[in-house]
Amino acid sequence: MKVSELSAESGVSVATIKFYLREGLLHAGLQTAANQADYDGGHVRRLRLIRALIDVGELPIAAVRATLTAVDDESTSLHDAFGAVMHGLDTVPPDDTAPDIAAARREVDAWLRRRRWKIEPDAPAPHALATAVAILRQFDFPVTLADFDEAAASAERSAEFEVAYARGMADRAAAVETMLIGTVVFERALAEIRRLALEAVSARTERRHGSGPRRPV
Amino acid sequence: MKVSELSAESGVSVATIKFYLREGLLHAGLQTAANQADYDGGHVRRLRLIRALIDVGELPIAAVRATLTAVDDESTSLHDAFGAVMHGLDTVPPDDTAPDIAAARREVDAWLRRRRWKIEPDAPAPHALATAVAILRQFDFPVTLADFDEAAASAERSAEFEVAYARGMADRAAAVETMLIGTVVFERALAEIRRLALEAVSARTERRHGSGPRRPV
DNA sequence: ACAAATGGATAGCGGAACTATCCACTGACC
DNA sequence: GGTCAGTGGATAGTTCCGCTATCCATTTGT
Repeated sequence: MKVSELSAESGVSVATIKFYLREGLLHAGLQTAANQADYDGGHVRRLRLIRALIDVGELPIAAVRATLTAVDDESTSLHDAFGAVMHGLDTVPPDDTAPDIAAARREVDAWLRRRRWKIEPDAPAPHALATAVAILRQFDFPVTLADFDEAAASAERSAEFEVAYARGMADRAAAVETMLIGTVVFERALAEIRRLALEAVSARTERRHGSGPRRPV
Repeated sequence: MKVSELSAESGVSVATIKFYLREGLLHAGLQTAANQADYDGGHVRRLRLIRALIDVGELPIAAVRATLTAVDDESTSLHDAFGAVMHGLDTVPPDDTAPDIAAARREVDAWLRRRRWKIEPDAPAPHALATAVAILRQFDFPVTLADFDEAAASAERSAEFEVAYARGMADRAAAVETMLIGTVVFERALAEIRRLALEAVSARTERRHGSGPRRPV
């Protein structure tokens, strides 16, 4: 398979494929001559993975590279490869540690201990969660970490399913890839479902409260 | 309050405040002289809202403007104002309607009808969900819309709570603002919890499967 | 024999979100 | 009342990102 065919197969332009090759996201094809190389199904699949991470996961190129490097390194554990996507998904803020975020962060850490969730200390997710809580409070939402207990239990159940599914794969590469896609794409799907639910409920109650342009409730 | 004070209060630089004023995200202060204006708590609050939409919701400036315009327009219903954020959250893809996405889209629409969720026909969420499903299938996940039933039911319950909470606010402006923050920030918080759950479960099973760098399962 | 395509290198582009500079002016302190 | 940092307003510049476009020497298929 040559570039033009790879491009047709994957829907990614030749120029962009070249760019990904340069950036080290896609491994070079098998060289058959000074200016000829041969690509295979692995390249198609890899391109699909790259596009999924970029389009659905909205990872920046650098994070995609870091993730794929971990994926390709056989000595990286499934768990660590997976950690790489996590870091890519959450853009780590520079240092904005406002006092109320710090307070929320301590609550988050206590909550994680209570749940017996062992999280890498410099993972971005706890900080992001603390930030979200702090912002909700700024806007007068009376929110506690306990309010997330149900969501956490449900997330844990589905995480167990997903991880078991990935670990059941034939080989490590497939397991890591499955984990990546599962993380990124399921997250997106669930977010969309939440949005749909909000829109549906909002529409329903709008009708109940009277149709047409509304005045204050 | 003058710019420098507003800047200190909100943590947004003067240059950026000027930029937001120019872009129409922030309404001008009360003019007291040719080159003097007075800002108040409303401006601080608005800046916080803008930053939340940009930082947490990752909305582009244009979407923030569209949203805030709907918020400020008294004749826009709560539901419609809320629809504006939805459109901003999902970056609408140009036209990439691959055949497998179209098929998934039909399933999504049927699923929505089954749930009796009335969704605006050109809302981006159903398309995004269909895309996610199509991608999962490309990677051999045997996924059905029915697999999302539980998540949907749970999303609906929390949406009902959120909408009721917002509709209970004293005035329309507060209700819309609450809805916005709730949508964007809760979504983020739930996503982070999902990531934490995955990391915790992954770490736990990693240990069970043996520590240190892993070979194929 | 020769047009089309390839790999490799380098330069350019367009959008987004700020940031910096300049200016004429003013309000607040000395 | 002088002065000077700060202000609003306008305009231009910067940085980053994710591609695109162009060039070129080689090679391939016909």
